[in-house]
Amino acid sequence: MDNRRISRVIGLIEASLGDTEPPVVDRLKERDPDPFLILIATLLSLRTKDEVTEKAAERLFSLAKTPEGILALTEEEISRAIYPVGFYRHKAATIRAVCRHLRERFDGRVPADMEKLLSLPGVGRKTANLVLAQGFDKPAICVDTHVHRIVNRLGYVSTRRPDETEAALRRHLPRRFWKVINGLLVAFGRTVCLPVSPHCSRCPVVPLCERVGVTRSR
DNA sequence: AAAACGGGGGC
DNA sequence: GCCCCAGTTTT
Repeated sequence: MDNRRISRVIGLIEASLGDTEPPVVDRLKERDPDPFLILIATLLSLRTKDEVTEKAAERLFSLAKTPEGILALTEEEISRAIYPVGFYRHKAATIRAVCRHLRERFDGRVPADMEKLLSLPGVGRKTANLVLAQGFDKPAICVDTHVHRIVNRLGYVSTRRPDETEAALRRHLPRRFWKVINGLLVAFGRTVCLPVSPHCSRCPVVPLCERVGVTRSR
């Protein structure tokens, strides 16, 4: 991977997106940049489609917008509010557990610190980095399945481990792109660089891609 | 019936 | 690294 080349790629993708819908968390952030809401919305979005996540987040946030508020709800009430995201027991329990930890260890506030975020139940690197980038405006690199797939497919890394993709990006991606690369590549990955049968014929990055015409994930 | 949906944890 | 998790919509 080469710094100038990756910059060009991101620039081309950014320019080509036009009015493509950004991912949920990026949209919710426009409405309310509260890191806590971004954290909860990210937990909801786990393996769930964006439109569903957005409605679920709105319904849940109409009931409560703070750890204390959410802890006042039962798992049953949370499950009902977030229908139909799926994984109810798991998600409702995780959300309450996160709120409990926030109250007990972090004074009810979301920490702006990777290690502390990772200490929360149900929070891994993807979630932590998204909260740092979108919730705290920090230059964090959030690698989800889209970012991972696309960076691998471009031929810039060759690994099955998202943390290695993240490390490579930290070395080669100019800092100004760090907190936006996730939103850009998710939008790009949903519309053009699909997991299977990507639309290479209308892809702006073809000249810089080493795997034009692939039909599977990488 | 199977795949897809912006992972995480436990071992 | 591998396996498990567990719900709904879409194909």
